[in-house]
Amino acid sequence: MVKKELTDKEIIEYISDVWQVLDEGQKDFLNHQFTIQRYKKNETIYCEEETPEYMMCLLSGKVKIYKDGVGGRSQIIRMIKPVEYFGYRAYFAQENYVTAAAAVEPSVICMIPMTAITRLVSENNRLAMFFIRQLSIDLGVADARTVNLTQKHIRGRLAESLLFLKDSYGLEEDQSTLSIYLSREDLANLSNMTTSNAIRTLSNFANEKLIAIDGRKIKLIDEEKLKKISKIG
Amino acid sequence: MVKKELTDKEIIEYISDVWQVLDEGQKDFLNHQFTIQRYKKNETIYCEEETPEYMMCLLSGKVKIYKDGVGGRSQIIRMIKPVEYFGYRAYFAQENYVTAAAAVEPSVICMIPMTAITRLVSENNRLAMFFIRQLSIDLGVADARTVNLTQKHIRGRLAESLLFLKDSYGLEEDQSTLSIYLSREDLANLSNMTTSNAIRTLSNFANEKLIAIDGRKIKLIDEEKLKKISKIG
DNA sequence: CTACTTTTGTGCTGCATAACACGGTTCTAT
DNA sequence: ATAGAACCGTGTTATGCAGCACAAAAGTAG
Repeated sequence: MVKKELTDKEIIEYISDVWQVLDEGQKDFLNHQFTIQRYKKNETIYCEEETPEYMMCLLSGKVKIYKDGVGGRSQIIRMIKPVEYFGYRAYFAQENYVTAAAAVEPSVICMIPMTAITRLVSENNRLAMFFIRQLSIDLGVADARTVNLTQKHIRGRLAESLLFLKDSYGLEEDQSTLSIYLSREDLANLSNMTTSNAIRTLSNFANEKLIAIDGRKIKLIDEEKLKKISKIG
Repeated sequence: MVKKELTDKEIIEYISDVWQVLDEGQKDFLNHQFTIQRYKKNETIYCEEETPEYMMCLLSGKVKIYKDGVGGRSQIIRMIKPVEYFGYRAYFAQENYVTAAAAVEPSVICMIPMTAITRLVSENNRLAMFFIRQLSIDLGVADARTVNLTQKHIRGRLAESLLFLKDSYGLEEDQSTLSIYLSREDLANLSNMTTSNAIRTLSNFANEKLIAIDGRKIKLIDEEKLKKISKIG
């Protein structure tokens, strides 16, 4: 996915773009702090129980945040797209990670030490507000997700996941194919179901002409109906 | 529960106690902003879709934050105990409430306009850090909860709820009775199950001498075993 | 090219849990 | 005091979904 190498200059621009809230001195400080990491497809970025040290900014690629539950079953908590920040929650909460992160596509990630972040937060209120806002949004999403995953039926959960993926990663040029190719297993882990049921329900949706599937490519055909299925559960 | 009326002075002390991070001018400012509301048992505090205006601080009583899902089923997202703050997430995220709140016991709540809060946050970094930390903790709890509620079996979920209630509200003088008396329905909504299954599982636990039940009074007898049940799912 | 692993797909079985029904009990209100 | 509502408890039935097992296909490595 990432064909060209990112130069330091480009990375700084990427980050600076989001960090508009910083003054020149703070930007300069930050530019001497970060490092760049590349991750292969399916490579783990951090694990549960690890002590958090860095805030991460996904520059390119796609990342899943997940949690291993009982009996080896894994639940995808959220998906990260460029340019989003992640990995900072646990540090702020003064805990170890309760989730794990892995690249679902080759990814380039900018790592910024949390010590640098907390220093900046303590001297820049707009940056503090950025985190307050981001955490508030994420918490709202998590609350909604809890109810969706527990109360909706299997069709509703899968429909919701498909719509979520569309909202997160968008569509390809044809305006209907999801711009992310997940394995059936990941799709299942995202939707709280077994792989077999993800496969089955997916082909049911295809038979009903709600979607079209070609390997991992998923085309959304009748989005309205998907929304309805997602809503009624 | 609240026998004596709280004087303004006492309330200020309550709040000031938590708001140690404020300087004198800020405390003074805050002391002219808040109002006090009393809620009867089962009274609604705010509803889903409402626009948030106040941050609330529970001074006494107990509050549940919940969300109505499909088919009238309700899911309790979290419980609030004195002295905890709630109701601010949606305002920070610039959304309407996605949850509702109700008193499960007669409660006294201090209401502080969010406009006052944001002003204080913008001029006091320690207060900003308070919110960052609090939101980070809540998000971690929400993530863990999602997996627990979706993957654990009914016994594991109920055991977990009982332990959660103990951690949140503590025990009575006998060191074993939960200091909160919930209806079977609330217990079910907390644990993501139907009321009948909450009743059934509860009496199973009683037969197995893990707990003792007397109406809404629940005595924890074998906490270790409850922990084990909660852990293995 | 060939062997091996991972992913996808399908059918069958069983179980956990929801749904419903109904009777008893305890609160609440007037 | 009495009626009505809310809550509690239990049995029965129904069903959605997990849990295999197994086969085909696709991707990967040597």
